Parts: sequence; structure tokens; C-alpha cells
Amino acid sequence: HKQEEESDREAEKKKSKKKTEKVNSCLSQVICLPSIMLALKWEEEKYEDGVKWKFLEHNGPYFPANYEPLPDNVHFYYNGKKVKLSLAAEEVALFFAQMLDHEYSTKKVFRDNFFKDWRKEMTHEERLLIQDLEKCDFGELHAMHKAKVEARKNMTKEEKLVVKEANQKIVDEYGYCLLDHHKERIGNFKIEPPGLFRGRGEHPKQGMLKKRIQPEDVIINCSKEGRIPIPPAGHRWKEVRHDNTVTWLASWTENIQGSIKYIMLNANSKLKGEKDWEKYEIARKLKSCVDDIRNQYMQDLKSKHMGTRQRAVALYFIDKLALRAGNEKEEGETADTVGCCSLRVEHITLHELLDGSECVVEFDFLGKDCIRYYNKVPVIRKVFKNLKLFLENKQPGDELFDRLNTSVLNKHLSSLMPGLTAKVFRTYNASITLQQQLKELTNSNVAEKLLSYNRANRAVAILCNHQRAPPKTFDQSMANLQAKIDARKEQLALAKTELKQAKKEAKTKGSSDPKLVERKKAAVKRCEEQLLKMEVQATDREENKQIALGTSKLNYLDPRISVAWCKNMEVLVDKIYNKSQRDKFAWAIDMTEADFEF
DNA sequence: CTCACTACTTAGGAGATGCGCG
DNA sequence: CGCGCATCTCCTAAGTAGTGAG
Repeated sequence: HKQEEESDREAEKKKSKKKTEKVNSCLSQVICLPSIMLALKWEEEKYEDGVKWKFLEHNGPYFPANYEPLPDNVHFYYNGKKVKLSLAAEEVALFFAQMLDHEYSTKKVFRDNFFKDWRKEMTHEERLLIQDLEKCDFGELHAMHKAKVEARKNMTKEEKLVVKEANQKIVDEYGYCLLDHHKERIGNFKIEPPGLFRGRGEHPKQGMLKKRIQPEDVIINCSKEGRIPIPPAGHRWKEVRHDNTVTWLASWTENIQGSIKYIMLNANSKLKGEKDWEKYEIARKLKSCVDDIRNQYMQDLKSKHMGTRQRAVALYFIDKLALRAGNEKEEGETADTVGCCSLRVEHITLHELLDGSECVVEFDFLGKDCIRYYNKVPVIRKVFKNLKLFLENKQPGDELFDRLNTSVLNKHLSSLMPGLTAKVFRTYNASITLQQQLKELTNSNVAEKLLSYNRANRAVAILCNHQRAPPKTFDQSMANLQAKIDARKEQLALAKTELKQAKKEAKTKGSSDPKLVERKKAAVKRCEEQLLKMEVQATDREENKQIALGTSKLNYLDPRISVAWCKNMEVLVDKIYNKSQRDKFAWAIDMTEADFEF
């Protein structure tokens, strides 16, 4: 009966959503849908605005296994004395013990947060006893965990197969849903297990307890008509609703930030694919009006209104440097990171002259995921002058753009072009950069073609500042490759000598083996090819040391550019996209002709 | 305008998987 | 056939962007 009420509430909510949906519909009218829909059998009914599905059925999320108490021979000690913890306290103690090898378990913020949350899980008596984290000895718990990891690693083939089959069974049961007559893969069908929260960078909440999610915390979203997922035995769902204006199948509220987590479809699903295609179509539309927009913000740099000037400078950065929008964030809730609109005075330094360039802006700030953005950029004089103006009478901690935020900026952008927001510039600039770079490069053999492709991909990754930690084994594997190259070089020299010898013999005394010269020639050629391939690989790997290509490939580069390139260059799509990428971009692989222009 | 809330995309790292080589 | 490394998959945090109330 409660669930009935909930769905009534939902119906009312939907009515108030009507207005929103009108706006969305404008957007889809701007972009013409038909061609791709036919290509992909997406032709079935196009629903009224905002409706994402007509039928949705699934088995609900998969819950992690319950906590298994410690075996009798593993103990926790406080102040040197054996202490048998309550189940709840023990579980959390084990979370900490498992992290003892990580550097962050030594950080004060992490330890303080952990200890505070751990004590909340303790019984009254435990809380009285355990007052100092330093006096806690998790040694045996830690050792047990390490032994378990080791044991898992040393499993026999048969044991591994058993585990694999069990996992497959879970995927079969929970990993798929039925959405409008199609069986679709679910992206994340597992409820996130409890543990200690570790944010990125200097996160103020690191070490806090991320609580176990119960079915009573979970909202299920599915069709009224179909089967409703059955909660685990002895449990009930928080709510079952039937909202077909959203794409999620289940959700719960996470206790660290209080944000909502969703169970959603896999990237290869029709719903996600259409959205992805739409994203690139909007970016292509920007291509057709970007000149006007650029002229406009150049004019705005001279505006009488400070707000307009700030908007223009921000837009200049977003366009030229592919900066993120930079929503404001709640202080103390997350690590201190910024994007364009939230840049502070301390994040830029102005240089009238630097390394032979005039009007250089030096950026140094932490962006998303605490990845450092460091760049020295010559800018046009008008931008430089404006920045000087914005900096006047401000302290390092003050906002650079005090009259601007992302909502003001996006409102302006959507007035210039329907669907235009700050992030569209990133998509547009990434994709157009790839297309340009690929045009400039021509190579003969496949290895070189792929190096060219990777270089173009890399140019985009650098633009978008997609970094990675250098792989732990980088130096070693680089040295190994170099050794292989050296060995091959020697082999090549030898092969050449042998060829010469063979030629000489053939000339002087007529050969005992008439094919010998041919064979030696082939050996030299093979050797040269292998050497080239390795050298190309070495270059590629070196240039890629700290650059992550995956993110741009997956999220910013219109796959049709890549597919068209493959067709033109006669490179197999498999060479640039792995299986899951091919799945995600199936729509582009199906529909793209060699003459595609972004 | 601000704030809270929601829904969705984008992100790097850890661990699992698998592949080439001797 | 096992080993060591590269690649891929999974995980979930951290963004963007929109809505509506006050």
C-alpha cells in the first residue's frame, strides 16, 4: 500500500515536469534524427518528450555478501590486550586493517575520520575502552587479509574456473534488463560494498565509513506492468516507482556526501548510444556557428559591463584551452579543485613577457580528480588587459570571475545555440582537433598509421589534460623494449652481412643453392620491418608516459571520425577500438561512410 | 538570485585477464 | 606451458547541468 502512495506522488511530480520536457523537445527538433535511427533499427516509436521507455523489467541490484566474522585464531588487540569486538565494530576494523599498506592510512585526516566513524559502530563498552587509534593493533587482521589475497592469487585453474562460473551466474541473473523489448546490459548492477571512503587528492572526508546499503535504502524503478524485482529474503525495498522519464533502474543515497547513486544501463545500450550520438551532433552544430560565437565574445571583451567581459574571457579560456565549466562546490565537502568559472586569483600569474612571448597567462590549479593543470599560454592583448582588471584589489583566495558562474554562462550559451553549454566546447574542440590531425598525417604501413592515430589522439588528450600516473613498471619495460631493439639491430647487421656474402658467392662461383640470395634478402626485409615496428612502439610508449588516451577516445572523440579514418586508411577498426569500445560505438561503426566530415 | 535536489557524463586507478615469448 | 607484462574491465568518485522552491 505504501508503494501505491509512492507512485501517486510520482505521478504528480511528473505533471510538474511537463514544462521541462517541452524545452528538451526543442533540442531534439533542432537535430534531425532519422538517418541514424534507420541505420540502427532505432526506428521504433519515438516517444513523446522526456519519455525514455515504455517497458522496463529487471531483477533489481545485486547485493554484496554479508560480513563474515573473523575466525577464532585472528585477534584484534587494544593496548596489548586481546579484545573481541562486536560484529559491527569488527567489520569496520577489518576495513582499516586491509588498507594498512596504503600510504593514506597514515594520513591524519584519514585516521581521524576513520576513528570517529569506527567509534560510532562500537558498543558502549567498546567505546569506553577504545579511545586511541595508536593503541590499536590490527596486525593479525592485516596478515589474514594479505594471506587471503595471496591464496586467491594461487588458486588452481579449476578453482578459478569455479569462481568465474559463479560470477557469470550473477551476471546472467542481475546483469541484464528488458527495456522496450530489447535485452540490454546493465552497466553497474552491483550495490557498492561498504568500506572506508577514499576520495581523490586531499579529500576532507577520506577515511569515513561508507555504510552497507540495505534493500530498505534502495528505490526500484521499473514498469507498472512487468515483474517487480523481489527484494532479498526478509527485506523490502524503500520504494518502487514507475518513472519512465528517467533511465535508471535503481538508486540509493550514499552516506558520505549524501548524493544519489544509480544503477544504469551499459554504454552499449540503445538509450546511451542515442544520447552519445546526440552529444556529437550538438558539437557538430557548434562547428557551424563557432565563428560567430567567437566574434561575439571577442566583441564582448570590450563591453561596458564587467559581467559580460568576465563571461567573454571565461569563454575564451573554455574555447581555446578546453577548460571545464567549473561549477561552484561546497567548501569542506570535497577536495579543493576548480574549473574555469571557479578559478581563483591564486591560480593564474600574468607575465607581460615570458620566454619570448608577450601576454602570457600561467595557469596552475587542480582540476577534476585533483589532476594538476599547468600551462603557460600567450593570449591576445585584450584578454590580458581584462585579466589585469579582474585581479585588481583582490586577494589570492578571491574568485577571478566574481560576476560569473556556470549557470549564467550556460544561459548565455544556450541563447546563442540551442543545446549549447560549456562542455560542448570540449567535445567540439576535441573532435575537430582529431579530425585535423588525422588529415595532416599520411603513412604507409599499419604500424606507422596507428602511431599517427595515437599521436592525433594524444594531441586531444593533452588539450583536455587527461593525465595518468606513469605506470609503475614504465622504466623497466622501456629498458626491456630498448634491449629488444638493440638485439634486433645486431641481428639485422648480421643478416645484411650474410646477404652480401651470399651475393658474392653467387657471382663468383655460381651458387650451389640458387634461392639462397632470395632467402637472405627476405630475412633482411623481415628484420627491418620488425625493427621498425619496435621503434615505432618505443616512440609511442615514451610519448604516452603520462598521458591517458582512453578518456578522450571514450568520451570526446566523435567515433565516426575514427571509423571514417579506418575506412580511408584501410585499417581494421579492431586496431583502434577494443571489444567494449566497438560495442559502445556500434552505432558509428554501422553508419559511417569514408567521406564522413565532423 | 541562492540553495537543495536530481540525473546524467566523465575520470583515473586497481585488479583481473590475456597474450606473446622463451 | 608458465611467466611477466600490457591491456582491458570494473569500480566508483567527481564532474556538468538542469529544475524548482523560496
